[in-house]
Amino acid sequence: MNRDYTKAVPTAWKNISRVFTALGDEHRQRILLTFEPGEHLNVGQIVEVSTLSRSAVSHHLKILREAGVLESEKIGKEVYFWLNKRKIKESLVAVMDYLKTQ
Amino acid sequence: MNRDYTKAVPTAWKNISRVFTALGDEHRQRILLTFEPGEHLNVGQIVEVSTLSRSAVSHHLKILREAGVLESEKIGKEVYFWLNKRKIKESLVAVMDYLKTQ
DNA sequence: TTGATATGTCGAAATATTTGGTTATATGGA
DNA sequence: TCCATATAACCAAATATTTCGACATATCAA
Repeated sequence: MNRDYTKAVPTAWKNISRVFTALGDEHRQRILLTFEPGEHLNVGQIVEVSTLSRSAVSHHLKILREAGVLESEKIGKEVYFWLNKRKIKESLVAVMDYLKTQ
Repeated sequence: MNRDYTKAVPTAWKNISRVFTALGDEHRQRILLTFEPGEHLNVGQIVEVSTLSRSAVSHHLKILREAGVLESEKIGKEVYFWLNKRKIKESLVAVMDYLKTQ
């Protein structure tokens, strides 16, 4: 039994924690699945296909961005979002690596 | 822009949703990291290294078991838990596969 | 059968998250 | 500059999750 993690969890796991929280919500999954390969979408487009209000979508986009799952850039009046594949992959690989030691 | 997932998310994603929710909580991460390779731990042992009450630990173990991340078996008075590596891997691979299409 | 032990379940309080209306800020066009 | 638009930030209500003590159940041993 490993007692190292009684009080805290390694930094690496804290970072990926947010990614998993982000991926664990169905509304946020829908948002992610809206992106077609390589596509950049602005907030209005995402709101358009969502059943949620603009501010709720904005909240979920913030969580996804802070988790690093999405990246964003403001172009003119609009803010465009796109998938950060590398970041998602990193988190998945971290857990894969843990499983390999098990 | 993919509009297929406006209202719902594919069944496959619903299943992995619970896995990611399970992995997204720090207390549950601690529990998972307590397991040494191939180890089976009973509830009392997990409570012993936890900062939470027995019923809070029990709650998290239930979430982990329902997500399929842990499996359990009652032996005598004790219930032993262990990692379901296959299940975790399946969920990770599902997202990896999605990323490959992106 | 009685008692001790291990775990699960229930219920209520504490806490956190989600939601959507309102307000603030930034941008670009008239 | 003034106005319309896009988005973010703020706030309070609604909802969900977490927590823990108390109680219930199961198992085993005396």
